[in-house]
Amino acid sequence: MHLVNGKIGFVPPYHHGDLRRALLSSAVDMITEHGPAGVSLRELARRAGVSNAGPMHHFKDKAGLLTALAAEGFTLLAETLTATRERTDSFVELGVAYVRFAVEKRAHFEVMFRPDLHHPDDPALTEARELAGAALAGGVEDVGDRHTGPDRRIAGVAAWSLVHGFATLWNTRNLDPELGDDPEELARRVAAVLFGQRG
Amino acid sequence: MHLVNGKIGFVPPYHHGDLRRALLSSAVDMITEHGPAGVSLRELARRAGVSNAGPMHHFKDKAGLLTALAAEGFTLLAETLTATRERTDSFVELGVAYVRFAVEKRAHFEVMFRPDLHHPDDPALTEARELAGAALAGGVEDVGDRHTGPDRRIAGVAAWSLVHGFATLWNTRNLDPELGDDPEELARRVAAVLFGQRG
DNA sequence: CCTCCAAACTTGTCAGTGACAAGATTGCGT
DNA sequence: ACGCAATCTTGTCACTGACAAGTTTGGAGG
Repeated sequence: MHLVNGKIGFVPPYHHGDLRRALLSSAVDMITEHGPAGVSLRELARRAGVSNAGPMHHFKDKAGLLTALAAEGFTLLAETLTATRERTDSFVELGVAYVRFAVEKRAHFEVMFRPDLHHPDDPALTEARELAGAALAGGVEDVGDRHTGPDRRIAGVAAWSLVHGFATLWNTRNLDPELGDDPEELARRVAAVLFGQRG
Repeated sequence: MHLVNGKIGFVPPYHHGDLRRALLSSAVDMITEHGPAGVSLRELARRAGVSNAGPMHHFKDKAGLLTALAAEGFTLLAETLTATRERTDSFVELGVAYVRFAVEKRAHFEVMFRPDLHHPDDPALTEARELAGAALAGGVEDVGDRHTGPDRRIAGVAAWSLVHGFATLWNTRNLDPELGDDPEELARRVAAVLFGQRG
């Protein structure tokens, strides 16, 4: 039996060490388990071994938490996309990379495109989003050269819509199970429909 | 001053008349205002002028409510799509109809593709979903005739992904505002990228 | 016309939640 | 050694979804 601060028993240190990271990481777990709505600040605090309102100092809101997660997600996506572009200049592969990200980092992905869950004008989020947008748009330009002027932008929207729609439908299990269980391989074939033999 | 049932004052009728419809309709309003998470059974009851647990008799759950709404949505979508196919055999127009539905019936659309909000094996929902799926797949076949065998299915997935992704990105305001404010016209141009001059 | 039953609603209650205010504790710079 | 700012705690509020048990109603069958 210990005497600590005049009280009996174990008294945890007042400071957690790296609460912020711990919270973000636990939030990812909770989202993959129960979706973004299933994130509870209290449960989060519980998992981190911290009191109810502990998290609120790092993210003043629940929306603050999810905003931070979305920003992290856009940063990761940007890294993935630029890495892919350095490896190959095939748009299909860029699309596959987008889908792979959506599937592997599903928790992040689910939060990234839901502005209703964000603090919309958070600077970190905006910056990260623009970074990712640039990485994607740049890759599409490489392949859009059969289109001119405004058509190039439209082609970009089409490409984005295609991979985003596919990723969404896959993640929400809305695609026919007969199509197989390998999202990457399927994504490759689907993306090829848009860009054909051009790559 | 009235004497009703031995009590003084106004006593509302015990039976609402058409609570179920009123609830579904109010739910649509609440979703368009605050998203699916912003639906509260109590607020719903309040708007219908009914007690807290009133709704629970019609939809035993919150999930039950949203399931019914999703089923209604799939039915509406199926009607829209088949009506479009009778009007024209252009796939682009079918895609535009899909997008128009997603934008006009946004509340329904947001709920339809989120199985985490449903009672997954509800028969009414399953049936309605299959109906809509058939209407969409049938339309894609009309245009997929340059592909053979399994490729036709892949083309269908690509088409669905494209319009679904576009609708999602549009609704979540993730598309560049410079692209204009007319989703239908934009959707037409985007869909044309996939199916070119073929229609 | 009566009776009774199932459907439609109410009342009361419970645990869990997000948000906030005010206080306690810590470490760091000076 | 001091004090300040960042970090975490405690206590509280209004709100929510879910359920159990009771009340009312319309209508079907006698």
